[in-house]
Amino acid sequence: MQIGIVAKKIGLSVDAIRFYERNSLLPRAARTQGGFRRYGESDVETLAFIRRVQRLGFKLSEIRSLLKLRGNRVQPCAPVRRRLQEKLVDVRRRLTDLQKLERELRLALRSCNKELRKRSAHCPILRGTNARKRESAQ
Amino acid sequence: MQIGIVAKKIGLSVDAIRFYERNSLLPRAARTQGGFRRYGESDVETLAFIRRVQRLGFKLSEIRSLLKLRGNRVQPCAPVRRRLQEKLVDVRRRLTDLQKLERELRLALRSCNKELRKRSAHCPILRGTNARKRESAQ
DNA sequence: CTACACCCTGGAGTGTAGTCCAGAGTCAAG
DNA sequence: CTTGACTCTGGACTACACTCCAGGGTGTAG
Repeated sequence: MQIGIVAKKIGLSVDAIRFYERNSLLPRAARTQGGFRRYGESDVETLAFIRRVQRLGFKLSEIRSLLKLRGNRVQPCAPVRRRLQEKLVDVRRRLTDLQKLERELRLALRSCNKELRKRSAHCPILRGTNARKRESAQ
Repeated sequence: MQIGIVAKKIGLSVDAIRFYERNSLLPRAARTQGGFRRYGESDVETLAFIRRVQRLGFKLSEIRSLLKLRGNRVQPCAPVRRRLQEKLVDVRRRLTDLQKLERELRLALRSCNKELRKRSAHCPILRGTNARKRESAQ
């Protein structure tokens, strides 16, 4: 298979596949006499693996390390499990951060709405050092 | 006040403040004869505003546009409210995305744990096109 | 043989929000 | 006047995962 076929099959761009080769996520593909890359099924599987773990939130640098595990004869779960757990911790931290942000936005919006009902020309977000501080100061 | 004092007061780096000036978030500060920036209270307030809305998840480019509103004589809430609402929608979308990711990670971890209990040398994440497909195929 | 689609390499560019640096100048205290 | 802390400018650099490009070569159908 040549690169365009593989790209279509997997849903990546040709450039992305070449990028993965340059960055050691894929082994250097065999070439035709003219220098065209030739791919086999195992390359397609590797690319599918990359996509799969990328959807789990792993960065390419992390995927590189997962690919090393994948290359071993024995493939124990334990190291993968550790990485998954670290990633889960990370994702949960980001979730709580986002939840805090969501709350802050809701509060800000509420103070804006309050001001709108008053038909005021002062936006509590634009003025004041802090929306809540400002409310209690009035 | 010179830049270092303001930086300490607000909790930004000197470089960040200069960066804001270069990128039109702050008006160009007045200079001493020797070329040192001089700041007043209104600059401190502007910087505090920047920090505040940045904590609400606004990018600098968005903050630039908020700063324009802030510069007007009348400061109606409506346009701010619109931006807050858009931001809230965006944050909620990111929240559901992250929640999906969290779920995927939990599932992956579960399939890993299953394999660990079997003391298997095959990690379902490393092999197979999809963890669940693989489970049902066995 | 020609046309056309495809491929090659190496390098630059994208967005974000700054940080870090060299080399030079300034300010205030003592 | 010296010292030491501070500041100035302009530009390069960071992470991330690619994308886009020029300028050229290859593969194959007709």
